[in-house]
Amino acid sequence: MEVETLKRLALLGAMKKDVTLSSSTFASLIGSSPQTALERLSVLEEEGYIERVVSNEGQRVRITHEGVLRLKAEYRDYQKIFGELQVVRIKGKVASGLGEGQYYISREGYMRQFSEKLGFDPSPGTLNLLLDEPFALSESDFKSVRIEGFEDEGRTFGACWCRLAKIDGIKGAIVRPERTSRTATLLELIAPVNLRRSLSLSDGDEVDVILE
Amino acid sequence: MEVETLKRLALLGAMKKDVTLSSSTFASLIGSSPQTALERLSVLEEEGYIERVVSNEGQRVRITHEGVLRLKAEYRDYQKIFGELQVVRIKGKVASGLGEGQYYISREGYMRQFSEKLGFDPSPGTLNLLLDEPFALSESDFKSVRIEGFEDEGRTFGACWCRLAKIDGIKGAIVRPERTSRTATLLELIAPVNLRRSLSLSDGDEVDVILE
DNA sequence: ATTACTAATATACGAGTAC
DNA sequence: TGTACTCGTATATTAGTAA
Repeated sequence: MEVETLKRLALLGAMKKDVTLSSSTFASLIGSSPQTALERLSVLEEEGYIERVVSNEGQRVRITHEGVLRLKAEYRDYQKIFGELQVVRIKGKVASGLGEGQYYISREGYMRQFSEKLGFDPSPGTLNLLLDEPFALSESDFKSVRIEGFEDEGRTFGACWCRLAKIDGIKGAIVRPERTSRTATLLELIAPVNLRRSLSLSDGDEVDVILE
Repeated sequence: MEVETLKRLALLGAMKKDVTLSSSTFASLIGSSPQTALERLSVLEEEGYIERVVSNEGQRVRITHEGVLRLKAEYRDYQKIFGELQVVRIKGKVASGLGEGQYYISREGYMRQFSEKLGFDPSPGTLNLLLDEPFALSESDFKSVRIEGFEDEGRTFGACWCRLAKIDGIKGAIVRPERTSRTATLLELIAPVNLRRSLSLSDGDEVDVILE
């Protein structure tokens, strides 16, 4: 609630200059009684979000630096929600892979590109996550990075798409072969460390993956 | 308060997909007891901001279109506060000028600057607006543009300040002589078209001026 | 483990009053 | 007018319990 009234003050311009208020005018603005309007301001002052000079003719209010920070934090939340700072959160359960991951990931042709395009050298092997609902790693997404396919020892290694992500807080990436159904519910993760060991994971454990 | 919990849900991604929640996990997220967490969700559902499927294993929550609108409104408030969407709206009534406007505006010394600094060639003459309350065109405002004074045919033409504005939807600008009282209630407007004619205005008609 | 409900309690609100 | 109290009431929160 305190953020709400702080926001109202900011909309009145109290972030840039002193604003003169009376209990009743502010009350009608926030839709409350003069008493609560006054109380709200008093609380904001106690929390250090505003400074006021009260007199018998009303009060002059100004938002403090701390108050501005509080509002900015709130603003950032909404930026996250709408676009600019988009965050996507995926939940999944640890699944044991086929052991293939390690073989593929470790190929020199992939490794060099991971290092270049993702900014880290992956620990060998992948962590497999089984998702509740399919996640589409859109290729048009400018945050996704393409890892080129190549040939090695007569075998063909396909291209794949990567996307930096945080796995339970650890910086890593999603890896997905280019030729996969868009609605795959299996997510393969790589990271500079061995995720299964670092996070002490067993099959079936829940893991949070965050893309921003 | 309801906006706060709606925001938390949005941060969990509930705007784009169903999110699985249990009372206790959500409770720890919003820092409350499981009961209140449940209650909050129930309130949000009653208000139509979310849809839920509740079961004995938890609930799947998704933010409705109305909920998204509610969050957007909140987001817009913060955009206003932090500048991106700063909008000032001025209301005034059309007043007949002294006919001087045309003479001044048309001077070559002004016209060239208008064209350069405002990006359009004003139709000769100004539309005068009588404001209910004085509007201060702050000179420190980086969105205001100074038009330099000059001499012509032995007369002195003073500097003035301009600010791009939309007059009832038409792109134009406020013009104000530098040497005016800050609390003037008369607003002079210019535009690439004849405002009075384009908007079919008569003296006393209300006009909206929007600065962003 | 959940959700759902009830009852006790903490908090917020607003009328009244004094200055 | 305004602010600053007190105090009764409404609302919100939480513990306890059952399903």
